[in-house]
Amino acid sequence: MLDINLIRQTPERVARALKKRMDDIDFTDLLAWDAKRRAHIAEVGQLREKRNRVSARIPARKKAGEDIAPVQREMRAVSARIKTLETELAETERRIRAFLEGLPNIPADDVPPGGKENNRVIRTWGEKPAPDFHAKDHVDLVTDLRLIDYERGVKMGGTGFWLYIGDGARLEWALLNFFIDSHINDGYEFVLPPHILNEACGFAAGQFPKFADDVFHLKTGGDKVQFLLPTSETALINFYRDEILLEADLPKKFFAYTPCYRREAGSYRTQERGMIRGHQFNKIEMFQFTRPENAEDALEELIGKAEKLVQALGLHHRVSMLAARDVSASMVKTYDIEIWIPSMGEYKEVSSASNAGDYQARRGRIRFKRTETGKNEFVHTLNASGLATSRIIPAIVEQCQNSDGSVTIPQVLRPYMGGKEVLEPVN
RNA sequence: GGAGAGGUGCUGGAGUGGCCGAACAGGCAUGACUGGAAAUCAUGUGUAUCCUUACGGAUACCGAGGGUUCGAAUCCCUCCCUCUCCGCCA
Repeated sequence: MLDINLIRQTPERVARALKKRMDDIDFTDLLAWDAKRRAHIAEVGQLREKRNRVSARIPARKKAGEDIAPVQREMRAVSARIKTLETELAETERRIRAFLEGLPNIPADDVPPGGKENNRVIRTWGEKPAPDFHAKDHVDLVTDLRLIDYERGVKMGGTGFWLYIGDGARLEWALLNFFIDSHINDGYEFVLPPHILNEACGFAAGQFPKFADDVFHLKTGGDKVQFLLPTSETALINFYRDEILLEADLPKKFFAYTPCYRREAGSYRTQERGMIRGHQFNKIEMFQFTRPENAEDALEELIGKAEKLVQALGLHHRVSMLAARDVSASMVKTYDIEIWIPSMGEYKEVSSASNAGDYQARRGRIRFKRTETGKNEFVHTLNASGLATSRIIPAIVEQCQNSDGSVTIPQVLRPYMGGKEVLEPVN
């Protein structure tokens, strides 16, 4: 959520910045509602002050034998007026809130305008493998190596699900453990949050109300909103919801492991076979609560950490800065790490590192007390996958495959695989 | 699933219509005392909005939303949440 004060003070500047990611934006109505709101607040305040003052004297006057009926009549009218104004005020505030909640975050200055096509590749690491044999795609590889069972996954969960089996499950777990150890080494605190979250969580993260259809909702009878988290970011942002931290507490660095559940409604893409896009995938997510002035450095730290992990696995990848329309609505700036999937001839996202500025903190009312001024300020929040595994395994099997159909396990994972170095085809 | 209890400030905990933004205690901060500390004493200590250049002022907030009343933490209604016991269960 954006700060209405910022819009009131510099509407043109905000509008210009938002143009990078929106078609058109007009603050005329918003500013009119804002003016009306403040006028009503002032009037209600004065009327209440009068009511409080007059009412407080009633007992004494009654005792003195005064006839208080006329005063009561007058105050009844005042109360009625207050009520009318309050009703109008509530309606105005509802409109303002709805408008503000619908606005995306203001993109950072260096974020390119426009859509995907304007994403800017910042750096590339490693080389595309150039095998001198006929390379298989990951669907065949994970099947032949008996790592993933697609058919039985679909039998259990329906289309868009798969299951890990044997060395596949172990490889998945190895990746997760490797990431977990790395984050603990870097001083991040491990969190295993609930996978089912309430409405307030979705709102703070920016999922709700606009993107509520992207998640799986639970049918529990009442009209209570409960949903399966689409990423553990949605849980982690809510760790400090409605809390005021001390400046000395910041930064707070967490990471969580959860599966991510996503409906992916309408985004079925035939070429994204296998594990590139599913309704459930595993992800380790890093999260930071920082002071505003530290957020930019924190973003670099996060993307750097994620890159280090992909590099340790020896996988060819690149880092892109997303253009404004490709950045999700809550974020100021996003870097993606995209990993090379040879069979697709494409780079696919395995990590997304974003700075949300105070957008999520404002929605979740997460503040800190600035020592110097004693004032409360919104924290800044950042998140980065570190990493999502469902696209790592395809990259590993494709990038590390050998001519005999075997796959060489990246060195760093071997300790987590009982020392195993190579995955062999089972038939 | 059954039964009951309760939601008040940083914490505990009073408060059943006006003197309550809230007793009292604890915590914390500052000052005094001290060689230093403890103890003691004094003062202070929530959030938000609006007005004001500022100093400051006003209003609201006692789980949430409505209602009654000149006036609501306090009375009435609806909802939410937490805890305890029993049952079931990994």
